[in-house]
Amino acid sequence: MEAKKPTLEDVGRAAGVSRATASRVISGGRKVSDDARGRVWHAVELLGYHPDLAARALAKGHSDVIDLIVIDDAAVMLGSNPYYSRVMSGILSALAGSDTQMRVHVIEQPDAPRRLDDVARIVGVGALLVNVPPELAARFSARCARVVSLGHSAPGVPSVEAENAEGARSAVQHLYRTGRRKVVAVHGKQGNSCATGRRSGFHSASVEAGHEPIGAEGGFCLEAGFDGTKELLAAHPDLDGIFAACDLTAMGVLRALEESGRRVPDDVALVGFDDSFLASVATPAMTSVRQPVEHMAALATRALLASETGPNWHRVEPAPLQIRRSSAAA
Amino acid sequence: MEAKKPTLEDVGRAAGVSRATASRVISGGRKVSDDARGRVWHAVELLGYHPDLAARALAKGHSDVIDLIVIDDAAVMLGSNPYYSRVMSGILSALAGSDTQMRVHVIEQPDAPRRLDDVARIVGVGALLVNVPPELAARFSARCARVVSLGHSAPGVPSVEAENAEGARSAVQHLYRTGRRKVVAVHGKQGNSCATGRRSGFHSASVEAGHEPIGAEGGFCLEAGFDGTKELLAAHPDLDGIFAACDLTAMGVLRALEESGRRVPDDVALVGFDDSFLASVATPAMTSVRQPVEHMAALATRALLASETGPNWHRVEPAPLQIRRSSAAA
DNA sequence: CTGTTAGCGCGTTCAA
DNA sequence: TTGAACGCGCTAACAG
Repeated sequence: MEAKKPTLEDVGRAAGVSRATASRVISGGRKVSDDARGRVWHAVELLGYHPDLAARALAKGHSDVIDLIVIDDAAVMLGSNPYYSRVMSGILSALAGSDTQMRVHVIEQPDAPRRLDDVARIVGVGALLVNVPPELAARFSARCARVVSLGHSAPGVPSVEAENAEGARSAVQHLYRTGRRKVVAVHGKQGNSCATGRRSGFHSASVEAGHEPIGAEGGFCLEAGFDGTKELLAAHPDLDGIFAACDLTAMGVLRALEESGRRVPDDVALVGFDDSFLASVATPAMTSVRQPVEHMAALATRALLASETGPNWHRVEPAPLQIRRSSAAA
Repeated sequence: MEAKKPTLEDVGRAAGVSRATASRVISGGRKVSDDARGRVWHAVELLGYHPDLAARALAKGHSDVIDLIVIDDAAVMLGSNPYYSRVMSGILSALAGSDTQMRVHVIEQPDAPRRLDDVARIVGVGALLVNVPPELAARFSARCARVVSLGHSAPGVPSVEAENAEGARSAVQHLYRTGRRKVVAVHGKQGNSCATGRRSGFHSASVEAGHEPIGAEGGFCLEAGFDGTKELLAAHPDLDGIFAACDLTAMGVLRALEESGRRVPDDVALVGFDDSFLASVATPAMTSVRQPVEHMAALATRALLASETGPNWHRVEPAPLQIRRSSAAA
């Protein structure tokens, strides 16, 4: 009934060559006569042959898989943070065409070092680290060289990041140039390298515009935006522009402003960071610094596939401002 | 330098048993003496042994992986649809503890049948189908029995779905009971089984409340909500309640209402469907029918792991209403 | 209960 | 350029 899956052996037999030759043809090796090559491909077509991934993995020593590794609370964050989805999207687009797959590991904080070690051991073609703190990334990197961190990490750990500081600067400059007179910020998570970059960009742009940098601490979440805004409004009722460290935070800002009776963009202009789909879904549509997450993830993936990463592999991608209604001139 | 990874052989030797016995112990087989079992685990600990997944996969015939299969446009949808993230979240939580991994395949429409066949061939423990139309799901199911569809599918295809009709009904009833007098709908994608269920729920609840069902067609996207609302407002300026087929659509409704100068919930009450994080992030926070996506995905995953699915495996989960500000009494 | 023996399907030497 | 042979690490029959 169930026709057994054809193996390389079968292909070789049908093509009148040995299994080894068939293997060479299929693996793209160049040391084969055009004649044999043709016969093998023909046989493959004829038999409907498909390589057995497990067997190949065993023979080669590692499977054709890119491992995405995220440290977070699986239940909560994966479902409510567009960032991760964008990363996957980028990986998958880089994988399209190749027969490499994507595997996802979400690791929760308790016991993260051990779990990371476990994963490091089984990594396939390479691993992408997301939201992995520098110390853990370094540890991982020591166990598995085929790795790239999304966002700046420990020295020696390959990474790709966005121009966070420059992005934040351009956001603030935009606000002042379009007539705002007092721009404040709700920052990201303390210690996070992206947050730090954006904070310093906000800082320098404020100073350059002749203003004292005013900001509230945050944590890349909705509540941070909401609470921070309430706090800032109380201390600075005359503020007319807000820079949020991420779109989710910006959503919180939006709600706080609405509850306080301030209109966006009429009374207060708002700029977020990420330019995730939240920005385009918000009312009013939100101006946001575009972090090219998909692009960055794809870049890293391609580098891993080509095994061109190394301790000094680093990329920094531009983060252009995406202007929408939330920052329209008053 | 690099100490070779210990193999089962090594473990057996260290424990004074054969490789086979060591394998039995580790694979949880019960046919081993407590004595041997203890010595093997001890050796495992001692050597830091970890099974080679590829080898195991080859020997067993399939790898320890759950395959998530989505048909959509990778670039666009994965990054902008919370639904998929929630599915992954559910799968991962069901996988926590086991040493099974999750693999993700996003297949784009052109050439979907072939791509699905490819994936069907390499499925590990089982596959979860998301957004795969019934015909394709049936085809897949014919090639790989270890499968569950998220959302009702073709007959004979195991599935888990939410009580779409009941959820929609309760949403509409809620609106009428809290004083609304003309509730309309923006529906989901034509032909989609979830959309159909919600549509019929809206329909019956409207009729029961003594109203003619009024709705606009949609497609589970932001634009649908926006355009549909504009259209409905034009034809029915007296509407004071809107049921949207999904949260994303509801976001579009929100924007259209805002642009038309209608206040939510003062002038118009709004209820979405899904209760994704969009609902809690929106301003005002959105009332939504909770689709327990994570739970459903976890359920399916556990069933696959226990291989307790079969052609007649079906689950229907309740979809309770989550009330927030967008439907507060006027 | 345990050890022995075959494969699982493929990559990769090493000669020819 | 090609083929034969070995090994990857593990599971599953089959004897004992």
